[in-house]
Amino acid sequence: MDVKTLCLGALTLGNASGYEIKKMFEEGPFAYFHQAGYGSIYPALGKLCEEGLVSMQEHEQDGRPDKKVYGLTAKGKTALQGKLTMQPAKDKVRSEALVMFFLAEHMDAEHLRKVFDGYLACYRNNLECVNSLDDKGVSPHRLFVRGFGKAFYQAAVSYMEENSHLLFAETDLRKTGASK
Amino acid sequence: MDVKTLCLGALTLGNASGYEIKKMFEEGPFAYFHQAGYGSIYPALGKLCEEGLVSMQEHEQDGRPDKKVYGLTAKGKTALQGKLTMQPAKDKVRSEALVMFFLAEHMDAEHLRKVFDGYLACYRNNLECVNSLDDKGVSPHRLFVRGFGKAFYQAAVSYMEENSHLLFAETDLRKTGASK
DNA sequence: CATGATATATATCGAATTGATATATCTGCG
DNA sequence: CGCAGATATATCAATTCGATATATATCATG
Repeated sequence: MDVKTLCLGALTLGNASGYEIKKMFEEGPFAYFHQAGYGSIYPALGKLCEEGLVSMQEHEQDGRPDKKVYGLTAKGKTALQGKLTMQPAKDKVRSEALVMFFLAEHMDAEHLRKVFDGYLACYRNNLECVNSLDDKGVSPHRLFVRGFGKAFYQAAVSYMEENSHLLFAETDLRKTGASK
Repeated sequence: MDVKTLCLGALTLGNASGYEIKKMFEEGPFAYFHQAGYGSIYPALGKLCEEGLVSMQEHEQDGRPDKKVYGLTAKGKTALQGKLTMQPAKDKVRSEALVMFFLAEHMDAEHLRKVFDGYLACYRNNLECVNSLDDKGVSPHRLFVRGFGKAFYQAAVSYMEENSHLLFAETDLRKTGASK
């Protein structure tokens, strides 16, 4: 699924600028399960515009660059529906922290602890954010997706709280050994 | 974390060819939390070799291309330790299926069902795989990572089993309405 | 026994994406 | 007043992705 398709999907939520679309992937509804940066969003919007799948309207602003607000055209909506008939690719998780934990024996104990604390804090924060959202008026299939994210965050936090000893086992042994 | 670092990490598990490293990301221990393809692994190994961070030994094979087995050098191990002192980037999840569920209102009901069934089957399979692994002799921090994956897969399967009605609510209503 | 699918193994390449940076201004805070 | 952070678009080199090419072995199936 390329960024063009993702942009079409984002625009089903209402007209938006490239900046606003970026925010949907950064903190908004898409943040839990996909991401895209300026370097791919702006060119994608440009191409979609050329192809007539989205319309563009410039809003003058004082000082700041003109805000270019994009909207889905009928042709764009059809194109999106076409894209959604494909088979989705397998989920991809990319976690540098887990790579580090896997290679923990090659890490400094202090840094390992710091990375773990940051990782747990991050997931706790994610969980808090999604828990603070108001579900009223949100359509069921979007609640399904939101709930999936919630379930994942909750599982991650619980697991980390209950199993951190596995990560620090060797270090603790070493420390105990050294201190006696 | 670039593929070069990932390759160094993979080689801490023992000498391996590019093909074998790819498998570690496809089905092996790294599969739960990172991925890399041939197009990045082979050039990465080449560069690492040039830099003296890995050694390479060609093993002749009948018929098949010579197998190039790479191994971590002392310099490479130090380089890896250096890389592991960084701050890990935030986890990135990329799920085309969840994008599709989020946009379910633009999908054909039958296809939505098919995508859901495939998605659930995939996570059930992942869970079965990780559950069938033998934990004996595996170091605690690797068990921590494995357990994290297990917890995630379990949470995903349970959530989907218990909440699929959210995804099909509208469709069912439509169907009921149409059939009466 | 032939046929086709899958596994072993390296390698390349165009297209897409990443991540950082540049530019310019406004807003809010102490 | 200054400074950090938000608003907003845009670009670019470096990296990565995904598909493909090559060549052979192995295994199941009719």
